[in-house]
Amino acid sequence: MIRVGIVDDHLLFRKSMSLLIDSFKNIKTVLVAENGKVFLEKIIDNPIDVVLLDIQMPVMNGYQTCEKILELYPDVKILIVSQLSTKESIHKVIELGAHGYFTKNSDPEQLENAIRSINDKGFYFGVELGLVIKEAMLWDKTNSQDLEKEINIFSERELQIIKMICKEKKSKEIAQLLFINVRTVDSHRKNIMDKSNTKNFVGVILYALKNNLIEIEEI
Amino acid sequence: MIRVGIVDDHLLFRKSMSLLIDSFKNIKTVLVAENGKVFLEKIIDNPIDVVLLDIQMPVMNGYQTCEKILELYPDVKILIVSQLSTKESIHKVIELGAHGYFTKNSDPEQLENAIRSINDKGFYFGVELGLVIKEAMLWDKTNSQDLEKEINIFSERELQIIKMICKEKKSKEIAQLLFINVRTVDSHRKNIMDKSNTKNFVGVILYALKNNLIEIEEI
DNA sequence: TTTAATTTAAGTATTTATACTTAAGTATTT
DNA sequence: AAATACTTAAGTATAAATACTTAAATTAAA
Repeated sequence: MIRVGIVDDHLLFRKSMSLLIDSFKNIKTVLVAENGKVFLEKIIDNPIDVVLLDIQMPVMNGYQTCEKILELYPDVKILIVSQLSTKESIHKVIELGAHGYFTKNSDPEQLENAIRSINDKGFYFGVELGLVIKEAMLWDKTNSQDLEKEINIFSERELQIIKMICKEKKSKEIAQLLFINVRTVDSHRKNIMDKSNTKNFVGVILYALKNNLIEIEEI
Repeated sequence: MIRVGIVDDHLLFRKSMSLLIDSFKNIKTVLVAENGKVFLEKIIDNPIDVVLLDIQMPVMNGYQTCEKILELYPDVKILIVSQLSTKESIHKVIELGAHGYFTKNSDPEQLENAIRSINDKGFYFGVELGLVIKEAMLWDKTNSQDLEKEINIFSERELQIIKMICKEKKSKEIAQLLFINVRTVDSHRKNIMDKSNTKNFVGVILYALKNNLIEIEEI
């Protein structure tokens, strides 16, 4: 019997997913949680074999949760279930050490394979991700050490400023609200664009959204 | 027996949802489709009572599909199932004439009620939407005529320019690419901001994303 | 305890975007 | 035929953002 956990912020998704999983032979949902924090509390009393982990979640997102799980429960296999299939997203997930990646667009028939494969062989990556995966693997071997820094690409201050810009605040207004000099805000803007390799803040916002560094719901 | 259709671009969601629905007494999933276009083809041979309709979909989105269904199959009840619960989104849905709104964060237990309510009484709106709904109703009565214009708020040209700005093109570059004057691009920018009531293009992008006028995947 | 990153700040210059206004030609709809 | 929206364009002006550079104080990590 493979014991499965589901971590996703959409109640409807959790519920319906658990039904789908329970329809597989010898696989059972024994733990559901709405975010990483709740999951880490529940897993203490509910040992599991495989966890299906969403990336976009409030409170504690998939990336953070993934790190914690690997640290605290190295035997638990992690299958990321996300709507994203961008290069960046997959890169990060592999670097973090997740055991599999399953997009929400994938064939549900494959979900059973994915869970079994990850439980037996220790990994699962859908064929549709082929090229991206290879790249990521290659990329991983050469510089897998400094990934923690890569993951939270923006500092707290920078995220704070990004969110204020999302609210259509101008540099001057941000400076006043944070009691800092406008030039300081300028520096932050510049650093943010350098880090994300974008030319303007429309680019920054899209970059941050694509990579789940900010969530549209919270803006 | 209530016959249900599911229209959602996520295969995983369709599959797991149909299991959830089939677990309800006298309710059965008899039609699934990945977008509005496919749905409209399939419904010809598969009469249904209630359709669960996602908003964010490629090819033909929920808004467009909703209009078509009401026009061609006025007996079919439409339950919008979306992750969004913004005022704008709900407004539109009600103006369009949908019979219910169910957020993906809602309690799945309520889904059964929602389907029964919409089938029996002709409408369902979760209590958690209370205030927004009232507003929308009020708003609806006074100006329910000119909603087609409200829905596709941006013209084709404007959308084209928005997407180019998303690709970090500057006004001058856009002008060159479209063989028009920079000042014309300026006019478009201004009109776009006026229409969306935003102060800058970061605001525009977020507005467009929140209201599904553009999709992050296509950028 | 060095190293490294963050946050802070400033100078100078240029480019870009926005504010406000007007208007004409085209196409579509009523 | 008249009204409406779309696309086009331009004037003048200001505000804001970006480019490029340097650097000090603070904090966190190795």
